[in-house]
Amino acid sequence: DAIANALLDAYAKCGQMDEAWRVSELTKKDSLKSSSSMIIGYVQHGQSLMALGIYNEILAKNIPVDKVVFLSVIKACSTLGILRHAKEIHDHIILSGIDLDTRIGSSIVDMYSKCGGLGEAANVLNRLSVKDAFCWGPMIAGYAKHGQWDRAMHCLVEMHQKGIKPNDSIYCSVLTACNRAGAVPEGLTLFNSMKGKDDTLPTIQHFTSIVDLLCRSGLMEEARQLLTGCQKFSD
RNA sequence: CGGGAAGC
Repeated sequence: DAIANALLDAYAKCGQMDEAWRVSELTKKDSLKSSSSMIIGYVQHGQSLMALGIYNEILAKNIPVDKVVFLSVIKACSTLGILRHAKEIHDHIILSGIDLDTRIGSSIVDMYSKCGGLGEAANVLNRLSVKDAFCWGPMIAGYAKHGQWDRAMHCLVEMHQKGIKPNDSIYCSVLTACNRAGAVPEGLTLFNSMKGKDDTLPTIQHFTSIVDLLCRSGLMEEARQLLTGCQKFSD
């Protein structure tokens, strides 16, 4: 039975959904495990509507949904980007009474963020009792995408206040936010604060971003100096 | 070994 589920999961991840279906006929017992595998499979291969279909089947059978199924459905909604669906799933999660740990919580923030519901995302984030960098990440990325770099920066400040260390990806998001806004001083300050505050070493991606920002603003010389200070990256 | 984020 464990083998059947592993096989189904493998087929789903390879996008062989017809084969996955065939295996699922054999594993009715672990329907939640096989369902979440199917949902993830559809999502990863651009068929999120099919994924929602599986979720609806579970609902129709009145089977209690567990965390992992919710997580996979959340992912489906994130890729669809339809706010109405996102709210619906969020309601289901609240009604189900499962506790919002950082994994489910960060996924809900991500879902709202990707559906353009930045206000909803912020609400969810605020109400999480435990937040890690994975919860702030999608919020910051959402602000970045919508040109609200000041809010993205504010999130960083809040993270520091709460003692949560931002990671590479988060700095990357905020830097690209500055990039879009042409916010040179803010971008530079941020870039320099990476080492000092969090002893996070800037990766090649951060260098690319800050150099891009400087060049777009016509500050070729500053960009050149940054690069010569870091010959390690030949790109 | 059914589960979470960014840029390019």
